[in-house]
Amino acid sequence: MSITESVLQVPLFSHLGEQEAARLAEAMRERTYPKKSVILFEDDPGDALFIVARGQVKVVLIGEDGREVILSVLGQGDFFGEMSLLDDEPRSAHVIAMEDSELLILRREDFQRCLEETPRIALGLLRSLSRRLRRADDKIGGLALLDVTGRVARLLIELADEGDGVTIHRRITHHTIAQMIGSSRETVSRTMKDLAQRTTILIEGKKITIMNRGELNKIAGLR
Amino acid sequence: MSITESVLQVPLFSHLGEQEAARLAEAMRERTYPKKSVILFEDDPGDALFIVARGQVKVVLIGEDGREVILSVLGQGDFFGEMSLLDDEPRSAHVIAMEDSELLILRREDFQRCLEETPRIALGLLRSLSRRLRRADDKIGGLALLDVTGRVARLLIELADEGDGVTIHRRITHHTIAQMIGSSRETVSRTMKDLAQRTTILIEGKKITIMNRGELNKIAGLR
DNA sequence: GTACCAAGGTGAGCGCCGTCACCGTGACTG
DNA sequence: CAGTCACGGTGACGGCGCTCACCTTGGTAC
Repeated sequence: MSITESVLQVPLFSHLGEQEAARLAEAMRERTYPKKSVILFEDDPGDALFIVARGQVKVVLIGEDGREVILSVLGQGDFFGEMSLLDDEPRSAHVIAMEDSELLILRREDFQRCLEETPRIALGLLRSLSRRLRRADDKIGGLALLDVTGRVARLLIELADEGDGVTIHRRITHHTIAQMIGSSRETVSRTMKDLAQRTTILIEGKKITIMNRGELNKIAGLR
Repeated sequence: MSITESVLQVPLFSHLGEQEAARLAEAMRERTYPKKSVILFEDDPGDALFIVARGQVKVVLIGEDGREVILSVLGQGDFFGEMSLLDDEPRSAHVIAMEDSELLILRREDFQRCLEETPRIALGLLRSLSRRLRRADDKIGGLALLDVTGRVARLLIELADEGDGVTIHRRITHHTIAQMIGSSRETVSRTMKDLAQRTTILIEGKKITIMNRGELNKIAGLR
């Protein structure tokens, strides 16, 4: 795929005209990161915006003791690194490739220019940040108000809603789930088994199906 | 204070010219909310931006069982309600007046117009949202990685940094602290006593002083 | 095939901290 | 002044979930 095509796949840029996108694409560089490589360190000065063209990356915080919390998982068309560009503070988290990934990189000057020249992009960005903030607040609420079962339920709902709302397609390990909800692999394993026994969900190998969405919503503390 | 003056006190608008501010002020309405009154309900359609001109409000999530989590406390010059305006989703939290407060209200149309006419405001908004997102991510990290002592330490540092970095001026109850860090009043009480006994902090009546910032940073998992 | 490793299931133990209960204190009010 | 209420200190108890330890399974490399 050409860079221009990739650019147009990003929701943030999808409403740009053909030549605007081409101009943007020209300012971008492409780079490949192998699985498990670190793309950004916390506390880096932060002078570029990254767009995921192919693959999957995770945004993580790492505690003193090395424990990892996953703030979010980004796939094709998602972007990151914009925060340091906007508020001039250093990076606030690490970003690590979960698979071999291809990223587009837009440097500070070019990003600024593009913001100024195309105000619509600023509006799109505002919308994205707003949505992220919403999800972050949800996560805080989940961590503070729900037990592990509730947090697992919430995550399952979220994952299912990426698709048809019933089946979870994304291949995901218990360990990763644990890191996404602030729990441990063992507890996640036990919790999922419990949900399956109560026929709230159905586990068939790697495939998870939500059998009783009402019940799951209730467990997740959603009305 | 006139509305125009209030507008200019908001960091988001402080770089506006005199007449721009006056024009904005004209579109705003002022309203007073008594202590404990609810300004916004979760799930409201959300069609206005609110600016705190005087007083203090809290943004909270409320769980099934009625437990409250405080996402943030906003004071003079802060604003809220912008998220629903930006992404067209319903309100994501309640906002409640902690004291008798005076708010400026800017309705959707006027806000949109002001965004379009003054692109610099969009940039300021981006910066604010970015900072909020950062703080939200920090909070998630704290909840997932730290024990209650660590979370208390983090909050104390944050509160102290609002002032001189050493003394905490804001009058705040243990109950409120508990709601800010996802804990209980009793545990906060015990934790603070413990920190005081270890001479990490000094408690004199309502005044809290940080005696050993290094130690506190360490407890809070900060480098 | 065998070796190896990631993933996941499961039992045992225990510690953090939430909850309940009760009390003391200080501030405000009628 | 007594009464009320918000705030906070403290003891006792118990449960959720983290940790440790070990095993099974399945996929992949050679």
